[in-house]
Amino acid sequence: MSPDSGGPRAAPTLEEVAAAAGVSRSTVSRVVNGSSQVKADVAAHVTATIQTLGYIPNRAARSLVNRRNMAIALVVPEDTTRFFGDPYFASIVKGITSRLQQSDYVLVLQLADAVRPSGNTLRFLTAGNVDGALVVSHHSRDTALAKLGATLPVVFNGRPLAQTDPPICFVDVDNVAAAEVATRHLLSLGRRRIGTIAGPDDMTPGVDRLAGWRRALEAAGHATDLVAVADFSQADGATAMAELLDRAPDLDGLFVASDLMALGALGVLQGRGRRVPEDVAVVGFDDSPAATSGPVRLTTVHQPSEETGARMVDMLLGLLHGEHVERERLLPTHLVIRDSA
Amino acid sequence: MSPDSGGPRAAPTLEEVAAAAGVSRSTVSRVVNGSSQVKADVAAHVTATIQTLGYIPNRAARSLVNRRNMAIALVVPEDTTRFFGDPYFASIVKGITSRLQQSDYVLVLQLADAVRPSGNTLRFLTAGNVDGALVVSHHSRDTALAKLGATLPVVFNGRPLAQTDPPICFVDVDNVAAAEVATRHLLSLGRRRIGTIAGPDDMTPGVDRLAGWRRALEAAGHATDLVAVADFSQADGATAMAELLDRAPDLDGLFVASDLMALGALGVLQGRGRRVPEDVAVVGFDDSPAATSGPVRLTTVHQPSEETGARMVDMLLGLLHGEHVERERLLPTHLVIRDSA
DNA sequence: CTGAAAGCGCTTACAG
DNA sequence: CTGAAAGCGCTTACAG
Repeated sequence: MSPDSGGPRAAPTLEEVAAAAGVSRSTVSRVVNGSSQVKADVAAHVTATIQTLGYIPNRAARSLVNRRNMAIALVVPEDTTRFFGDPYFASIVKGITSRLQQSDYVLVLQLADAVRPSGNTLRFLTAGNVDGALVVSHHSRDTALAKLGATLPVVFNGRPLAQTDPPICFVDVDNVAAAEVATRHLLSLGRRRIGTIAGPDDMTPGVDRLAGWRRALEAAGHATDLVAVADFSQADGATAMAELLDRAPDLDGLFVASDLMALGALGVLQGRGRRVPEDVAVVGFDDSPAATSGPVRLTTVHQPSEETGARMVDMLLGLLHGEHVERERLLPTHLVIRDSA
Repeated sequence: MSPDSGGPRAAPTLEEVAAAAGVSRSTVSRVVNGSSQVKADVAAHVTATIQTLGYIPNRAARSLVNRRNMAIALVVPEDTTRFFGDPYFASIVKGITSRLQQSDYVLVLQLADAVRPSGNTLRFLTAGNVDGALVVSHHSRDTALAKLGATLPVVFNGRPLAQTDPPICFVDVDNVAAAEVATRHLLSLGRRRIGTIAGPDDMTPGVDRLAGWRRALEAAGHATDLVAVADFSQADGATAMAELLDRAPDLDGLFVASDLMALGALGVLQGRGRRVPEDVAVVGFDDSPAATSGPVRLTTVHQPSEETGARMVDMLLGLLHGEHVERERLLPTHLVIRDSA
């Protein structure tokens, strides 16, 4: 023991491990980083010393020399309450965090609490505080985030509307096709007056699912006038439902762009004495917990939300490690038949 | 221009700013850190140079010498879906992030996705990756987090059940008193058969709000047998409501420990043909968006959720800066009368 | 396979 | 008020 060992026990450094193990800093560093060029018995001894001393590498020192922060940002350009309110996002975040836990990267939360990120957020992202960013719930009304890819490796949840250079990386599902399948299911049930509650027109899930609904109806020679747009929230879904019912009391089928909005719609249908699925057949989207938490278990398009989050991380990590990665990744969906259609 | 200025424009360093401004690194550093010992005109010139060069201090280098990570963890020992599902948490997080945005600290998300944090999470927290931690939605079944305070500055959202040394820091409301007020309101309405849907018994909001309800009823000489425990989720609130109604068809008043659970209860009451407030008067807790998103606008106990998050940050920052801080901070609540009672 | 040395970008006593 | 110098804890060519 050194004579001055009286102060509070500070975290041991590489230096101290080296001294204790009787080797150089370089060797300890190599062992810590799993270099293969250390003799087996030396490596074992160093590892043991690391164990007994409880050595943990200093993040900052590592970052400084490696020029990597080992941190990635989760950027949420969305109203915080709405973001939290949709179980779809819970799944995405869960997928992200659990995949990230297996890496040495840390997730830094950047809630913009608005569609357009603040200068603060933008500055943070471009100031080199993080090595990359994950963007969830992006609106095309914002252009700053779409351009971020030029500065920083970025992966989006869902295809962005903007075309940029370099092209934006994203993980998504084929929303058009999935919505088409959902709508065709309604048609196959014999429904003839089919409406939709679409998502906002500045988000691709809104735009694309609407397009899929339209395509299915047009192919079947049906009218495509029964569209109500909502903001993906339950409350707005209810409002849209009321509007649709006012416009078309004979509505007998409905495709809703998210389970949460469908939940709102279900409440209104119930309130107006429409039976689901007898009077109005309803198909949702997401297959989130919201699908089974309402009065009627929703038939819905399942999308692998948690996996979407995980694949976003994979893509970003690939980008960070300079690997060749596909810039677009589409995950499969399928229709889940339950009670509402 | 130096002759080798051809590569990709790297972020300028302190050194480069110093060279450009014709001063030493020390001086630039002092200006960056707002030292008062720099002559005004020199400071102005350096500031200008910093501007034109777009200099941003390197986080890692700073952390290394200052021995501070400038990062704090948000630890959520809770099922992710449930955490996201309750708008109360959305407010807390919003309060935390917006307060933090005014500081130089970064928020690192640690979703445990379970009541007990994984070894991974615990290791992360104690490995010196963050300077402090904020714990939200803590369950007393977990003891690891409660002991964390010995290693790291930690602030809890809500009084923890465990007694520890050093004592745990937390921001909370007086749940007992608030629940008592809510229940007395029900009594003042003439209700005589008053039940409660309590939160889980391993969380203080669960325990304390139940205690407040009981205290009010006992003071009035009423029975306190109508208790159903739920887990703060809407679905479980519905289940609890059904149970209560089965046990006491004559129930005419209800205090629910959260708005979200009250929403679930409202659905069941409606389903069983009970009018609210005519047949059953209901008082919730939180005054979150959930209070006004259901079929009946809830009378509820307002608690300043967003401010709670902000005060948690204040307390932690105080701890980090070695200031003297009160280890317990209680925020005021008040009853909001709407339509349900 | 191993070590001495330089360097990552900052801050801060210490002199002056 | 300002600068030269040491040092924070690592990694990595470079020799050997």
